[in-house]
Amino acid sequence: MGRAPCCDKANVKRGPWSPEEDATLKNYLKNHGTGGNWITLPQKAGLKRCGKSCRLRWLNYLRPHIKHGGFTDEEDRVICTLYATIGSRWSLIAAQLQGRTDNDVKNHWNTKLKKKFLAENNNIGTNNTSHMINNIDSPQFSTFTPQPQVEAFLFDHKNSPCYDPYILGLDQTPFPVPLSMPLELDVSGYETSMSNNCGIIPFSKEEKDNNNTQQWLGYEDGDAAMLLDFVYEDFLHNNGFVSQDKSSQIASSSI
DNA sequence: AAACTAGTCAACCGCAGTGAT
DNA sequence: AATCACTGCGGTTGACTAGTT
Repeated sequence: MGRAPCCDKANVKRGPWSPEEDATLKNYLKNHGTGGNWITLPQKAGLKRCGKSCRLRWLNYLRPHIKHGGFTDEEDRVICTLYATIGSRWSLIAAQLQGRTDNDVKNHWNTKLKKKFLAENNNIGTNNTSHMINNIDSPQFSTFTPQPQVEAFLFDHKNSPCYDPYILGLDQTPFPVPLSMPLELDVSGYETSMSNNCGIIPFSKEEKDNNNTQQWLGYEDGDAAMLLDFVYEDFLHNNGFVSQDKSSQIASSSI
């Protein structure tokens, strides 16, 4: 027996999204979140679209902080380096680029970078762009370890509305964290927790161990990591590191 | 101006993975 | 263990646009 289709293809609209559909989806997600189920979302939101289509539209275009086009040389370099290392793992590559989606990175690669990359790999070391794939140990790939001033910044801003999960494009329906759930996050050595759907409360492993984590609300690892990224970016911004490239930022922030 | 070609990118498709039952 | 429902991902398609002949 085959899998049931995710939607009735005869009764769903396909093709480009209209501004009205975008507004409907955006508005629904703003007020209700995904409810943890994309399949039933279009019906609830009053959209004649497949749930997968809604999800894709939101993730790739409607979500806040999404950048389109205008890839920088640094972003190109990161893409080429990672492609040389892990291949076409677009979601992983996109995760290294703030505001980029896997689809965007994939399109950029297929239309612009592929030829360049292949040409270079036939000619490594003989031209001036082979640096694109030889920088895997550069600081930007190092794990960022929070320092005391970052820690202070996080606590100072723990209730800031600028970290509202909706604005950051995170799912608005955090789930209760079961006691058994390991909350380890590699990104910074901190775990994150959301309070009242607004703001970020970082807490140390010791704190976590001393608390009943059932009372905390959690996010998927990827979302929490993204949240930390935003907080970290803001920390750098507030401390005057924004004009430098990311590797320099990290070096400069070794406080 | 029309026809053709190449490039771009939004959207779709289908499979793999995962969690629930 | 098997099945189902759903999500996430990478590959691919096709509509659209810009450039060329």
